[in-house]
Amino acid sequence: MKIASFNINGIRARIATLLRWLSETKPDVVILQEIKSTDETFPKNEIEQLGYNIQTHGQKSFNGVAILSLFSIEDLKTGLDGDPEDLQARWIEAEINTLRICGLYLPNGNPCPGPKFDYKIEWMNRFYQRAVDIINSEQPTVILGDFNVIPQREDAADPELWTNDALYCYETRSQFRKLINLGFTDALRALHPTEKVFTFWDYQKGSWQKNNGIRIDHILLSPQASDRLKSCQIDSYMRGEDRPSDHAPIWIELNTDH
DNA sequence: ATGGCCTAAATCTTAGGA
Repeated sequence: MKIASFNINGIRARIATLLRWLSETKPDVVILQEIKSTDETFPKNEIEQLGYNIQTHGQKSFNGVAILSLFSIEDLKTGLDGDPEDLQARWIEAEINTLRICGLYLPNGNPCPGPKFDYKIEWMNRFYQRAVDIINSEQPTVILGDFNVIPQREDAADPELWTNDALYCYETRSQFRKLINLGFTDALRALHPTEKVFTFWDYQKGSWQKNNGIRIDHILLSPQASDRLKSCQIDSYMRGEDRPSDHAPIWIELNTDH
């Protein structure tokens, strides 16, 4: 079973790219982030023609997440508990082929410090509460998406550039480490412990050409899902296509449960 | 030279991204 995450940076600007990638790589499940679309304006038809079921959690202009799945999508939930005032569309989860699959678009948090950074940390606290429940459930669970977290020095081409940034500062990395310490496995690092690999390259300053990237899109596995991990790859070539997203897709393959 | 972009929405610029 192949499960992917792709920050698409505007679904309507990227639909042709997405359809080509889906046809070529045939993931079973995809979590999209930054669809920048409401549920009404999401281009469902073209994607459905490739056999995908679709659930979206969108808003106008910004943010927004979606699930595409060749399997049926059951028990859909959107949004994190803990703050009824928070209307930003950043969390979607469902039951798919006996797995729980959680997709997220974690707040950027810049500038740091400031109210946006406070929102990021509060969001991560609410995410942590959900993660505790997931661990306690003992259900095989995959949590994937754009975390806006550079976990370690080796996850940036030039870590010095990020020292005081909301993606890399101590408090952000501590919050991410807390999730790992609950028992989640970082799929990429489990299989590629020291490779310099990235999922994001800024549109500016020739970052792609210089390979000045960062690894901020992650796939976390609960213990029961981690036991089934077969492969994890980043489709970096997608960043070199015409009119690319600034993120590349990351995906895993899980062995079928027996 | 120490810059260089992109999307969506509402205009002919701005907010937001990372």
